[in-house]
Amino acid sequence: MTPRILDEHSLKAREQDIIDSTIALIEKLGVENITMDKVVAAVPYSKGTVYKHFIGKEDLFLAIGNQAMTIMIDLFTRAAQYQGCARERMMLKNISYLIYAILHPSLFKTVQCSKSPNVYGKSSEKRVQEQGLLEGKLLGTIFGIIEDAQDKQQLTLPKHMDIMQVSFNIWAANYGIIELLYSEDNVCGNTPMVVERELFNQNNLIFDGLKWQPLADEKNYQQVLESALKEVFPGELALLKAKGREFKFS
Amino acid sequence: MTPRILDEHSLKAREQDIIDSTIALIEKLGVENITMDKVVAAVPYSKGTVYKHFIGKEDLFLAIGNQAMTIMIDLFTRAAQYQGCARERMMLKNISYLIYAILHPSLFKTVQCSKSPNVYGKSSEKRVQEQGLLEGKLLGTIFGIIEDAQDKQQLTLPKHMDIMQVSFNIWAANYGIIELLYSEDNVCGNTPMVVERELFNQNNLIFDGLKWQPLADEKNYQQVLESALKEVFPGELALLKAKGREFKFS
DNA sequence: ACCTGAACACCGTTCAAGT
DNA sequence: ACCTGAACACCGTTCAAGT
Repeated sequence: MTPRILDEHSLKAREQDIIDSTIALIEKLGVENITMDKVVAAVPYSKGTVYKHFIGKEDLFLAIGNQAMTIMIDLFTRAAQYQGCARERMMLKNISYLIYAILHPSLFKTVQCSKSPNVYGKSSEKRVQEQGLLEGKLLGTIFGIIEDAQDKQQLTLPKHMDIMQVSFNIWAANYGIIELLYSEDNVCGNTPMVVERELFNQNNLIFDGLKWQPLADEKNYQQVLESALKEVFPGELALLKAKGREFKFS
Repeated sequence: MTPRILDEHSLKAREQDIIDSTIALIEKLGVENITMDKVVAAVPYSKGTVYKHFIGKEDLFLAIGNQAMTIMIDLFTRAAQYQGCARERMMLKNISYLIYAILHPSLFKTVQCSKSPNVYGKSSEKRVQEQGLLEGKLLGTIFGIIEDAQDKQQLTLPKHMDIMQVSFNIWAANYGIIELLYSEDNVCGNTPMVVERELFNQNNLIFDGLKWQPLADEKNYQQVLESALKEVFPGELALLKAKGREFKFS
């Protein structure tokens, strides 16, 4: 019996199979209840084989995180390509991050968990590198929009802030909103918080602070965004509706 | 032998003792390496006694999180009482959150970990309630500053945003910056990110977006804040210096 | 060369026995 | 009434044995 040497393709397919099965498992049980035993049981491979692909549980989780990033990159790219002014597209891109979070709650939660200390340390070099690459792609979509705004004279970067800093600040603000409002009970004090509305407010505040033209009171961004959403993310919007969610920004 | 009935005071003292010992342990080993066995070994009580105070590991972590919040409330309150314009004090308050994060890295990381799904579900009702109370106090300091700005006609809330929403948006933006820049390698693309500088930029962007007077180009906030820090947080600044950190906002 | 799953070490939690 | 720590169930990881 000559043992077959596995080609790269079938190895990759098996790895993806494990990743997909784990995501399905997370969907059913929640990230906090995933054990390697359960993963192995849900998959037609043995423990040893699973551990051949992932050096540990954290490594598997990081692989799922990378999967999530490719979904985000797709959404961001589509938002960035929309035919509208730069400020509009940046907003659309930021809303698409929320769409991702709502449409893929398991992925979102897994990424949240992967952010806890020392997952990177416990993951394989290969996977960490892959993550860096994806992060670069994500940043690229943001850069593109800002550069376009600069070209069209709609945005001048503040003194002492370069494009990287502006990108980072916009990203961090949106990240904060979604991170805080996503899991919690959506109520702060007495006012119920609606995440898409706060996202909309937050972005307008920052863009106005940057004097990014046209300003919030010069254009009906609410209306413009609702139609942009319909054009760029029709399928996603339908899925949201099926989940009983519709985006209203006021 | 009549068994002594423990009074509330010594019960509380023992609980605090366990909390403090666990924090010290986290400082030494990192949150990710804490086990209940190690906690019990570090403390003059048995496993059963520790479990009498905390219904589980998550409950103990949440107790540590609440401890962290009391530290934050102290810093926020001091910042809010500073003699300066409201925008200045809000900024000072937000910087004090960063001071907390840098001065108490173990607490900060423990809180980050406690944010992962289902810790609240696994914690005692008592501890969750306590957390809500502390959160209210925190919010109070923010509200106070904004109300003062309104009284002094320096800030008018945007249409369709109430004080709660404005507070939340400011908080979320600062949260995002610190969460993203704290643990990571402080480099995004090519530009090295300096957390206090980005915090300063972010706040100016949002406050300018709110048209919060005086605007960023009407006042040297950088200078004003550096002296405010020296006045309100002299001890903390010294500790930061001992850690090799000095705050520069440009 | 590749796969398997029993075995191991470790960790959170409980509870019968003790004072 | 209160405390103790042995015992239990479970989980991540390894590796000797098998094909």
